[in-house]
Amino acid sequence: MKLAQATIKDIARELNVSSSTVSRALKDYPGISDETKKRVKEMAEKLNYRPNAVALSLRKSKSFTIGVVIPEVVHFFFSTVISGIEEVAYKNGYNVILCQTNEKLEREISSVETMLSNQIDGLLVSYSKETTDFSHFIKLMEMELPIVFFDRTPNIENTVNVTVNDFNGGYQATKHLIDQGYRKILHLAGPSNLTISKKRKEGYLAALNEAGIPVDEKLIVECPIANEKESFESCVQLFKDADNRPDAIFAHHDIVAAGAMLAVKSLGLKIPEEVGVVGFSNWQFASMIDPPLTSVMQPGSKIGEKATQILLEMINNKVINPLNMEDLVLDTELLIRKSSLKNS
Amino acid sequence: MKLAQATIKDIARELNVSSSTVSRALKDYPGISDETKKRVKEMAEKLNYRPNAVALSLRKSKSFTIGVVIPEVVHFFFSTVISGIEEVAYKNGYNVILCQTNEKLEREISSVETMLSNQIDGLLVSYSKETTDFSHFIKLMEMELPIVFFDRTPNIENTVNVTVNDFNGGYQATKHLIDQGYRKILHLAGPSNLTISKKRKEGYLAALNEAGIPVDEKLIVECPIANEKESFESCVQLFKDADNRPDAIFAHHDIVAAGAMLAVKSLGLKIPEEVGVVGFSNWQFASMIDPPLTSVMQPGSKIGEKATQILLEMINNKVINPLNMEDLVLDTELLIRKSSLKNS
DNA sequence: TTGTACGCGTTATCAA
DNA sequence: TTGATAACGCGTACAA
Repeated sequence: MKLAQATIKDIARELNVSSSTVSRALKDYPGISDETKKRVKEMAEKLNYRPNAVALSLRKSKSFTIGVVIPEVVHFFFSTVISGIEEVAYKNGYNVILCQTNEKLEREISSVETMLSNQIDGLLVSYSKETTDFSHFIKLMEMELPIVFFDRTPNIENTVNVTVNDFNGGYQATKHLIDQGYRKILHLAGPSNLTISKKRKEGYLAALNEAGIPVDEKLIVECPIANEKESFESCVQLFKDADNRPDAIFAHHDIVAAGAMLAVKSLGLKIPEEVGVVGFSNWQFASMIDPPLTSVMQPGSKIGEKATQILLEMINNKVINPLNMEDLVLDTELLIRKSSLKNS
Repeated sequence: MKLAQATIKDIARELNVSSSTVSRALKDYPGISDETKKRVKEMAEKLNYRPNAVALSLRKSKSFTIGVVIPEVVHFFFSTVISGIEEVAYKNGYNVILCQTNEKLEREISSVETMLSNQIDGLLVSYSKETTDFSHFIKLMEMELPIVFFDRTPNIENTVNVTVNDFNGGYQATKHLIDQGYRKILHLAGPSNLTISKKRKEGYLAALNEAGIPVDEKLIVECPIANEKESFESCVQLFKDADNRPDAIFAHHDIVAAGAMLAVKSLGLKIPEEVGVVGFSNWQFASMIDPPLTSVMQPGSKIGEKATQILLEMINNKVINPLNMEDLVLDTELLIRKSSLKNS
C-alpha cells in the first residue's frame, strides 16, 4: 500500500458516477438517491477515503487552522495557556500551528509571515520581550485577520486582549504582606516594556498607598531577564547591608521569587520570620519549595480557552470585536503558603 | 485594505504578462530576462505578494508541516521536547501542528486522523498511557508516512525510536544510592505499559544485583497515575511501619519523588539522613525543593531536535530508516543534589 | 437525480 | 524568452 490517498475521483471511477455525485453523497446533500448515497459511502469506507483538508482550504479560502505565537514553550504559565488553546481548538475542529519566538522580535515577525502564508484563519499572540514596535501586527489587523492578544498585550487601538488582572494580583500580594506586618517591601519588577510588569507594579504601589506606607524607589528593582540567577544576584546585594534591608519581597514571578529566596537563605535570613516572599503565576514548584511559596495564581488554561473562544467567534461571525470590549480580564487568586506567614 | 492576498495572477495582470512568467521570475528560473525579473519582483513587493502555501501544498503534494502528538503540554519534560522540535522545524522551514491527547487513546486516534487529512509530511509521536494497540500507527507506516516515536516507544518492528537511556538512568540512580550506603531501596515505578517504566526498573534491578542486594518485591510499587498525591499516599503507608521501612527511594519521576518527600517529611523522617531520594527527569523545581532533589537528567530538547532531524531526513530522502537503526538512545546524566547525600 | 464545467493559487510541460 | 494549458482535490452553479 502506498501513501497515495483515495480521492473523490477514485470513488467516482469505481462506481461509474461523477465526482460531484460523490461529493454530494458524502455530504448528505439533498437530491441524491438513498441508493447512490449508500453505495458511495460504502466505497468511501472501503477505499479508506479521507477528505483532503488542503484542497478544501484552497477551495474555501479557510484553513481551520489557527496560529499561536508564544515567547517560550518551556514556561509553566505558557504551557498551561497552550493546553487551554489546544483544548478549545480541538473541540471545534481547528488545528493549532505553534511557533515560539524565544523572545526575539525577528523570529516573531518571520513566524507570523509563515503563518500568513499558510492561510491561518486567526492568530493568538503573546509577543516577545523585544517587541516595542507593533507594525507587523497592525498590518494584519488592517488585513482584517482576526487576532487575539493574551497575557502580554499591546497598547494599540481596537485590539482584543485577554489578560489576567495583574493589577489586582499585585495589589493582593502586597496587601497580604502588609497585613502580615511586613513594611519594607521590595518589588522585583518585570521587564518594563511589558504591560503585565507595569500593572503588577501599580498594584504594589496601590497597596502601599492605601496602607499609608511611603514608596521607596530603591525598593523597586527591575529584573529585565527575570530568571533565577538575576534575582539571586540582585538580592544578595540588596540584603547584605543589615542596616537598611527589606523585610519582604513581592516578585514579578515565581522563578524570580525562587532566586530571591535562595539569596536570602544564603545570607542566613529566615523565611518567613525575617523576610516574607510572594511570587506570581503559581508555578508547579511553588508548593514544593522550602518554605512553600505564596503565589498569585493565574488561570493559564482559562486564558487560553477564553482567547481561543473569542478568536473562533471572530473568525466565524466575521466580527472584529465580538464582545465590544477592549480587554477581557480574568481574576487571579492569591494562594497563601508558608513563605509569607509571619503571624502563625 | 482587505484580507485578500495578492496572487501571482494579480501581478501578471498588472504587468501584462502570463502567470507562468511571474512564477518563474519569482523563483529565479533560468530563461527569464533580467528586465522582466526585475519588474515582477518590484510589483510583487509593491502588492505585498506572499506565496500561498496551501496552493503549493496541493500542487506539490507536500505541506512542509509535521505533526506532533504528545500526551500533555503541561509537563516539563514534554515541553522541552516540543521546544526542541520547534527549533529544528523552524530552521528547516517546517511548520508544527500540535495535538495533545491528554493520555486518551480515542483522542490520539482522532488527532492522527486530522493530521493525515491535513497532509502532514511526517509525524512525531509519544503515545498515550492508554495506548496498547498500535494499529492506528501501523496503518500509517504501511502508507509510508514517516514516523518517529520518542520517549515512549512501541514494540513494533521497523519503527524509528528516539529515547533516552532509561535503563542506564535507573542504574545510575540506584547505584548512587547504594554507594551512599542506602540498602532498602524502594522503587516507585511508572505505569507498567510504558517501556520507559520497564527500563528504569530494569536499571534499578541491575544495580541491586550488581551490589549483591537481594530484590524485595515489596519494595517495588507501581504508580499508575504517577502524580504527587498517589505517591504521597503510597509512601505514608509504606513508611509508617518503623520496623521494616525503606531507607531510600528511587522514583519514576520527580513529581512522584516530590510526593514521596512530602510523605516522608510528614512522618518526621529526615532527608537525606534517614531516607535518600532520587527522582527522574530533572524537572525545573528539582533544584528548588527542600532538600534539593537528586535527579536523572533527560536531554528533552535534544530528544526533540534529534527526532525532528531524523524525521526530516526520512521525509526528504524518502528513506524509511535513515540510520538503519531501531533506536537512537541518548544519554542521561545523574545530577547529584542534597536529597541523596548521606555521606557529607 | 445526476453530470458538466469552472475556479481556488500554483507550477510543470509543451509549444511558440 | 514567454505563453497557454493542464493538473493537484474539492465544491458548486448551472444544465440536463
